[in-house]
Amino acid sequence: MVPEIELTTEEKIIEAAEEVFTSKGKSGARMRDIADKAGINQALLHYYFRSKDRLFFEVFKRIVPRLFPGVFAVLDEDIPFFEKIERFIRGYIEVVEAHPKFPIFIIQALGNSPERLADTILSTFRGLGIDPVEAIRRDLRREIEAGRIIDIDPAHLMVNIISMSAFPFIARPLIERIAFPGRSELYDRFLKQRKEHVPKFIIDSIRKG
Amino acid sequence: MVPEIELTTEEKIIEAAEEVFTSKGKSGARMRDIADKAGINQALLHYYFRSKDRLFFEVFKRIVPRLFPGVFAVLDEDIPFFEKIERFIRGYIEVVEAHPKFPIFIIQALGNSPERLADTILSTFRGLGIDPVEAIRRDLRREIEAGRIIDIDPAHLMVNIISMSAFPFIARPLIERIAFPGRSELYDRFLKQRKEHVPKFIIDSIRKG
DNA sequence: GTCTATAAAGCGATAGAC
DNA sequence: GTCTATCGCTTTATAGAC
Repeated sequence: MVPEIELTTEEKIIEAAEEVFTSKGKSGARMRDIADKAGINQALLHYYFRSKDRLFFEVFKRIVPRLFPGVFAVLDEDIPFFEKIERFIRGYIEVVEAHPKFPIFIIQALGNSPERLADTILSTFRGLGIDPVEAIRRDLRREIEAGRIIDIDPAHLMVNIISMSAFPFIARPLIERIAFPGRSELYDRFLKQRKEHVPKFIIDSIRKG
Repeated sequence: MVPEIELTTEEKIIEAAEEVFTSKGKSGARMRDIADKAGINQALLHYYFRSKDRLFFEVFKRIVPRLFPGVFAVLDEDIPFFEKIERFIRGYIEVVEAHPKFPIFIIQALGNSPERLADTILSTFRGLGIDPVEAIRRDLRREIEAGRIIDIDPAHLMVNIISMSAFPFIARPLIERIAFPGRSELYDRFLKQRKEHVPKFIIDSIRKG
């Protein structure tokens, strides 16, 4: 299944580091675990990345572009508004589905740490010329003026969309045990349903008439 | 402002521990920091709570009842459905507003650790005879049959509500910097607005006609 | 580049005096 | 109950051989 491409040592390290950092968090991660998972010794970690801090930052920089900018591109496409909403949400849920540990990793990283990490994210958005709230604001104004949707603050709408898409993955360990105790497969199905449910729920709320 | 009640040493410790654990996480927290914050020495921590693990568990047990059961009680009250939705959401947002670090603390704690913590939460709900999804299911069936709201899965509705209420607090370090960079007071206002916005958004979506 | 060995610091936990 | 002092282990990081 996994392609038999020979990874360089550096790649092996950073992939192992991503696994350990995203599942244990920065302070919970152990350099020793990363070395073991990469199949090398601990000294080599420092040879390539100098310190835990730097290695963490490299992992962070690799994760940001996989979680964010791709999906937001659809917001700039020239397609009907409801279809845009639908495709954005579906795309966003699929990204989080593929990388369920990324959102909480990012949030946790930003929670503790200096402005450096936040700047990395901001540059990523800027570098691609994407401003999510602004992108949706233009569409919204047009749709509202055309009388097709009700008046709504773009920031709230955007946060509603992201919340309903990401939170069920973030809070899985909590929600699953309350709503489907011991039935992990039911929660998987529930998450898949949200690709249909969330767009419908959003559009039902903002559509006029 | 803070009442001048003399706290026992045990209380001072557990309050300090709550602060440190909720802001740094379990593995990021240092017993030394907790002792310093409590104004005592490190040995006394172990005298009262024996180990970091036990101290963490005590903090966890103290947090659960402040985050969960109170708000859910309104679901069992006998009031009009839309009013119930409104009061539940407002109550929930106010709880998270008062304790913005609790949700991510709980999620992170449940993510790593054994079933013991999850059981604590489940017992809390059971102990109060509260089943959130079931509570809302009854109302929902009645309202759907009466033709007042559209057909909707109670689990999805409940998750939508919790998501939109809690996520903006959890993801604050991320959203604030993207949407209101350097304008913390704007984000505070944004969060307050959600007490009005979220109930309206929900009801607009599920109301029939 | 990769290894073994080890230094240096940090950490949770305990001993023992008061 | 509270303190100082310290143990013993873990963890990050470096030295030096190959």
